Amino acid sequence: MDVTGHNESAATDSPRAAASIRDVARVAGVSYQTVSRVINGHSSVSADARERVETAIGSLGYRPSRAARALAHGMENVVTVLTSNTSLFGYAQTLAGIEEAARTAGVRVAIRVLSSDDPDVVEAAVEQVSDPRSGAVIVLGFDRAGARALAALPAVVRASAAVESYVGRRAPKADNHRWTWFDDTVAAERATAHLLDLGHATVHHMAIPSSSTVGDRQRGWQRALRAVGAPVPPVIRPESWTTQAAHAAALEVLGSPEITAVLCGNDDQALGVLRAAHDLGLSVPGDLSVVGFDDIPGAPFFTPALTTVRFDFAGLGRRAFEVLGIGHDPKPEPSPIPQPTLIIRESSGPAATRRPTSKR
Amino acid sequence: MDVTGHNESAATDSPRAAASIRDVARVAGVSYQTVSRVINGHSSVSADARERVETAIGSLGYRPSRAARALAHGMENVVTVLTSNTSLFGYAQTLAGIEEAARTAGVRVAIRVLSSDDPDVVEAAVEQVSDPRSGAVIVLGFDRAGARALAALPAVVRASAAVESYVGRRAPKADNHRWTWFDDTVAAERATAHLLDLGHATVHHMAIPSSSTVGDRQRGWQRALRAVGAPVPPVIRPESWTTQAAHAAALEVLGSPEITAVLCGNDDQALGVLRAAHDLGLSVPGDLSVVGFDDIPGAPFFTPALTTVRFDFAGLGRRAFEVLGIGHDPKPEPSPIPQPTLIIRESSGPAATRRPTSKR
DNA sequence: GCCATGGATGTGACCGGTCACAATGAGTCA
DNA sequence: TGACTCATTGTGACCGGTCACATCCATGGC
Repeated sequence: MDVTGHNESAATDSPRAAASIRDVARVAGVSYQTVSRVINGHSSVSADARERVETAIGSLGYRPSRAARALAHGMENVVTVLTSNTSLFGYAQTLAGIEEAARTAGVRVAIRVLSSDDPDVVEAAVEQVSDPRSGAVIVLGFDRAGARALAALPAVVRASAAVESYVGRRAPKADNHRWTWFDDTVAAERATAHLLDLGHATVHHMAIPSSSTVGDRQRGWQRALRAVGAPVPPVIRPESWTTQAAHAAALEVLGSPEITAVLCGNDDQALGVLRAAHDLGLSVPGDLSVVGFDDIPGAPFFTPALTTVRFDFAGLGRRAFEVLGIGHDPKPEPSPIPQPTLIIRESSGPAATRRPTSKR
Repeated sequence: MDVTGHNESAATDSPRAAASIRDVARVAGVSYQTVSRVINGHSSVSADARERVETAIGSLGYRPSRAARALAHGMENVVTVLTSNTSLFGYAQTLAGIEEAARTAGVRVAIRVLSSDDPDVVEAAVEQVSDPRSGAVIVLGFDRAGARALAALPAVVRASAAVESYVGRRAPKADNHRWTWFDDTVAAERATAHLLDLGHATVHHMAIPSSSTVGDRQRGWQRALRAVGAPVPPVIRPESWTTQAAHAAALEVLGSPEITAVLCGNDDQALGVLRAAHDLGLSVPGDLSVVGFDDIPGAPFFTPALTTVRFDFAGLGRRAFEVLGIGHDPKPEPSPIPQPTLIIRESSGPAATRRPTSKR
């Protein structure tokens, strides 16, 4: 690609093309098979031969060809992450965790975005990605598109050699996948209990749209309410998972003074709720307590700083990779699933009877 | 491929392994070369032969092997994105744009994270990635690590056939790369002018740490100030690009009442500044105007909603891919570089003399 | 009727690794 | 000393495509 006339490189001949295993063998005075053995750390190679091969590799700048290896081996040394989103904090962090683990293990990371949750689109993507020759697959199943991808996966992969991993909010039904997930139930339960402890008569819940009608977060929230005999109010359902939708939904419902605490599906929603409270002249946490999920980087700097549940998404991603058992020295026992932590900041406080007059 | 007992496919033998080009040829009654021609849309194939081949492909579920193609062709059909971060909005969106364009063009996207801006780390990553056989490379040069990667790239790539693209804040010096960047100078100039128009005597600037001591944003800011003869105050430099560092830096400097407007390096910093103003009892925009860069999704919902400059990162990413000229029908003329837009919201307003007493 | 032209098709070699198997030579044991 | 084991090394075929080149046949101009 470079047209400028540069170096003529080594004086030997024209090593224009990259050095191959046979070039190394010739220089080292051994057979190509011996070179292959050295590269792969095979045991039965004499110290003498090994050293000469390593020297030759260094002097030629030899690097094994992924393509050739993949062709011979029948599978690429790649893990493809199937996700519907790259920007949202949780997704991006999980991807970062996967990449880190994969990089350490010498495995390349590819990414394939699901452009919509249309079943046809999802199925096409899965079909494309689950060619056994194209390596392992990790599905980020945080949302509907991901859940559909997971559902489409088994049929395709059933008899193939492809290895796949599933990251999500809950354990999938099929047990032929290796999965990693957060204990959302406990997390939601704890966050709800925190609000109840502050004296709120009950806690409202704003849900993120999900494939399962009753998500794990919802379940934990209900469990906490029932544990203390608190009423279970209807779930607030914004039209989408955007901050804007949460803001709009909150503007509609926050009028009723009986809402004193809201457990939001994630921090982005919580931001919309905070803003809606501000728009309605409600003070947080004076009139309303708000709790989120995820602990996005901005959360500590919202006004008020957001109480939220922190998830170790990067740790989740690392584990999702580890369970695949591929790459350099795969761990027999992957790291444990990281547990969520409740981070209490300013947006949650003691319950106070709301003055209907405070609404302007 | 599939164990569930549907079709037994061809009665011939056991098509356990994936079908190859020669299998297709046998079924279609042509040579493997003809199959190759059909796959690649070569012209000189009779309609009859083409049809039989396509039928055979369908019935065998044939799919070409990336690995074999890469091996024969000498280069993989992959673009690797080299970046220091996956979570920050701008990075993630750019990645999304690249992925979208690449997906459309039938090119796989790989990602390689620079774990630090340590020159050794960066160089090792570049060295690894710029193997001409492993496809094209796109460097996200938004920060120091990216800039270093770019600097390391030419030396490695010089004699290789690798195609690379550079995405950044400014055009790199070397012109042997294909680059795409935002006009940060104009963007900063416009944002600064907006504040000056509101009557502010001058505008302070909080910079994001960058490789160039004088970034383009800084240049545009200065130009706008000089255009109206406003003084150029010293740049506020947080220790890092985090919201937390911006918050800390702002707490230190916002005490002086002569600061009435701050142009922040990005929205994350702006959030920290907003929060610092709140902590100091300053009203925004009453006492202080704050403007950011990027227009992250939360910006409209901050209190106050943030005035900021919107960048079309996804568009930038798409263009970065297009300039590589790879994949299906590469565009001869890539889309234009998207222009930034100033989005005026609540955090910027008319200048007012700050009452020193308002500081608590 | 002859040869140039060109579309359609096939054959062999090759890309750079890996696997299966054979061959060599030294050391061990009966 | 012969048979056997075992470490070390080498050879050939193969993975699934692509490229370069040869071949075949139909057409058309002279």
